[in-house]
Amino acid sequence: MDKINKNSFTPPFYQLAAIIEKKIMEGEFKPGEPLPSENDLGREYELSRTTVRKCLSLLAERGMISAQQGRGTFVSRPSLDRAVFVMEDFKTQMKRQEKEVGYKLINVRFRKQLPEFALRLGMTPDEGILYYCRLLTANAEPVGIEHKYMCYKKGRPTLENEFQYKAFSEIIAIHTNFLPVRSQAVLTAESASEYDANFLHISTGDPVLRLQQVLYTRDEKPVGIGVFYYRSDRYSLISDIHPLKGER
Amino acid sequence: MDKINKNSFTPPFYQLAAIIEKKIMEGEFKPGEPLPSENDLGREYELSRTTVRKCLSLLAERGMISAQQGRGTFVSRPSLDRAVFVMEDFKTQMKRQEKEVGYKLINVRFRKQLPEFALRLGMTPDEGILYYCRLLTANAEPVGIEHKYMCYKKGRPTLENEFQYKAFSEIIAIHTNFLPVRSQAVLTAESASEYDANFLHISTGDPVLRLQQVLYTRDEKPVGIGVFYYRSDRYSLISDIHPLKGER
DNA sequence: CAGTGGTCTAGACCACCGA
DNA sequence: CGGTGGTCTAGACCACTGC
Repeated sequence: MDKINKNSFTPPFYQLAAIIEKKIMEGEFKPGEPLPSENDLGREYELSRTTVRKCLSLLAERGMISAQQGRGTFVSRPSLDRAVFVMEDFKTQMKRQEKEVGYKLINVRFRKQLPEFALRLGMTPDEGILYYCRLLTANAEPVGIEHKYMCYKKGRPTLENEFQYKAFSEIIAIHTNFLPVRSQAVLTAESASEYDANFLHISTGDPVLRLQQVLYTRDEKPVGIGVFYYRSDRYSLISDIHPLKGER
Repeated sequence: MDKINKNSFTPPFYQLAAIIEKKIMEGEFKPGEPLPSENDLGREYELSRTTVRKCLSLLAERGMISAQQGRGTFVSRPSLDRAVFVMEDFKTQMKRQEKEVGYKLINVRFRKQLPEFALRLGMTPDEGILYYCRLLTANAEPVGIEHKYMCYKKGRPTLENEFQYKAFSEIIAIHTNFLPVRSQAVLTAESASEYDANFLHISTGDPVLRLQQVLYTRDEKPVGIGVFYYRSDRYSLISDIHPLKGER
């Protein structure tokens, strides 16, 4: 039997998680079957129930097990057919890949009207709309283009600099009286418009990833819409589902 | 000051999380600034440190705060510019939308060779490759098409039925000696090939979402590759980032 | 009813950080 | 050095499941 080394640098709850995971992967604990109870695990590995629970919650987070009050904790059916894609803001992503990020402000305009798709989303022009558009580059090559529409209201004078570097939700928070607290994003594939294709150095009609982001206030009023188009050859989303490693 | 109601059905750690979140959203705790220490919070709300920690870990999971050992717990910069897309298997997703799922097996073949992109991913034909292809429908309308390639090894007789209904990783586990434990997925936009477009009832060249999934064994050997193409008008990924609600 | 997971407490020791 | 978060313990009460 594997034992817990209390002098290791990796804490017991983590060691236990690795042990249980190993037993699941080796078939000692099978999908659909219950794990030993928390108390039993505590006795077996000489750990307090609290520690056992912390370990189990770690495994549950990763979707390997799931607990049912009053019944037990069960090994989940393996579901490698899941994928989790995390999109952070462009700068963070590119830095992780050690690429040089660049933004180029293409257009800033005050508008009276919203494009049709924005109206369908329930956004209203109120006192007007501020539109801007940026080109996103990595190592000086165009990767994506974004179009943003935000409610305009009692705006302080806007500085071009801000559009270059600040996050959308921040800009809205600063320049309007609205505070976005919820964000919904939809990811699809589309054909590039002539306008976008030009800036992205691709052909009109080429496939692009389209990310549409809508920011809502606390009372569910949409106050900002951003639409991103990414070159599919230079930008993709990656999901990695893998087991715990032995050490941290 | 908000108080913790210990007789409520929503547990204290959750109530506290909602209180702290509210204070963050109302600006009482500002981004970049530290929260009161865990001990202070415990004193203020008459909760044990353990409970306070459970609450903080909840907020940390949601990216609202982050702890730094020896320094404190800090309010994160708001990052609504993040998106998290979770893709489950097709059946689960469609059921959630209350759509009638259908699979149609289009092709099953034994192959000696792998397509070029699979070789680039480090997969080797070994004793041969089993290829199959399914059409995914929702309410009888074509939504996606998937192509799967798996290592073939000492296979038991394969049943067409299985290809219809079982998850890819399960099929591999059953029909080979390989057990997939890691999955990597890449999401991009592409133009539909003539073959795929035909089945999807779209035009060749139309944009589609392309999901490529590679399954690896414990020793990092790729043993299965699945490529999905989804009609972009009938399939999209959605991410929702929103604050805690008052009640559970 | 006995056994399970869900929550909470009070207290302890540690590693880390900054003055 | 004192204060912070990170971890662990031993014990408690609860709500839920199944017999």
